[in-house]
Amino acid sequence: MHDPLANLAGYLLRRASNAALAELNARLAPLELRHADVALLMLVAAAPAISQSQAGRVLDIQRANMVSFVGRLEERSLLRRRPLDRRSQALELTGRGRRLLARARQVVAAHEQALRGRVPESLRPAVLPILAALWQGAAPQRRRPRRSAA
Amino acid sequence: MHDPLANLAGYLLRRASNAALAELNARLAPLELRHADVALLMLVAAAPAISQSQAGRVLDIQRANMVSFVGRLEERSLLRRRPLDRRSQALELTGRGRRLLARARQVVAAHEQALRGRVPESLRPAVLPILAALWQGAAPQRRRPRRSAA
DNA sequence: TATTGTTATACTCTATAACTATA
DNA sequence: TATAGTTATAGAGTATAACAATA
Repeated sequence: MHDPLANLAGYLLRRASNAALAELNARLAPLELRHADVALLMLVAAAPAISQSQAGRVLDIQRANMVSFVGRLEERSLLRRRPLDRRSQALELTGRGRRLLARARQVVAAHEQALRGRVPESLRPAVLPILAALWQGAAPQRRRPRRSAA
Repeated sequence: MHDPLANLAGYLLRRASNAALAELNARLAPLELRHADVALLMLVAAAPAISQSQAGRVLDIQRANMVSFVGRLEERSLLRRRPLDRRSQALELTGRGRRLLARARQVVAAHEQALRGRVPESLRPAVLPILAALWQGAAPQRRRPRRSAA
């Protein structure tokens, strides 16, 4: 059936995002990575010795949730925690992490290529500016309100 | 810090979508609705007597997950299940559901307005076509691959 | 006093398998 | 034989509170 919500930007944004995420995860599956893993590896590569909390702030991941997230990648020897002072942990890629990231970057590039290919050529220059504007224009969000049984 | 992933369409898509969703949920909180609730109510309003499974297919929600989802809205007397045959359930809005949906539509309209307002005017006509292209061009997705402990 | 990393915990969302009844 | 609705269950993602150690 025709989707009656297809004229809502918010709805399309969610559907497009979900589809793209699912596709990227499928592409990354052979590397046993998920999109969030690659985001963190790319961030650490771009900002060596960034602290765990800082990385969480950039990627919008709670401090508490960074622990097991980073821990899993550390167990796989993809990144390392190094004490920055006696409180903060600096994150850095291992050799193995760098090599896997190099492969992941190719997957991401192919995925980006596929995304761009879906957009009519005349509209392509508008893709990044529009998405950036939609994101950056957003009000900093309070946390998710609980569902209450009404 | 400057986000080194900000030139990736997939990343921007996810961040923009998350920000928009969080904002919409915050706007809907006074009505004790979440974005998915409104999507279902709007769908049922546009396609009266759509079956529970059909609605799930349109919204990309598993049959199994529709049960408690619809159940919760039914408990709140926002929609009703009516037997279509002895197997399928037709969904229809109650009067209360229609009234609440009318209010929700205003919230959604304000939210859509806010989204559009974030985009430079010259790019606005490209917003819906780009998002629709990114979504509709996506390959139908197999389900999410499991994370394996590597 | 504020921040970092951490543990514990809980809720939402989503996925799969299996079952019954029905088309 | 395929589909609708359902139950049960599990996993991923994400939220909060609280704590100790440190800046």
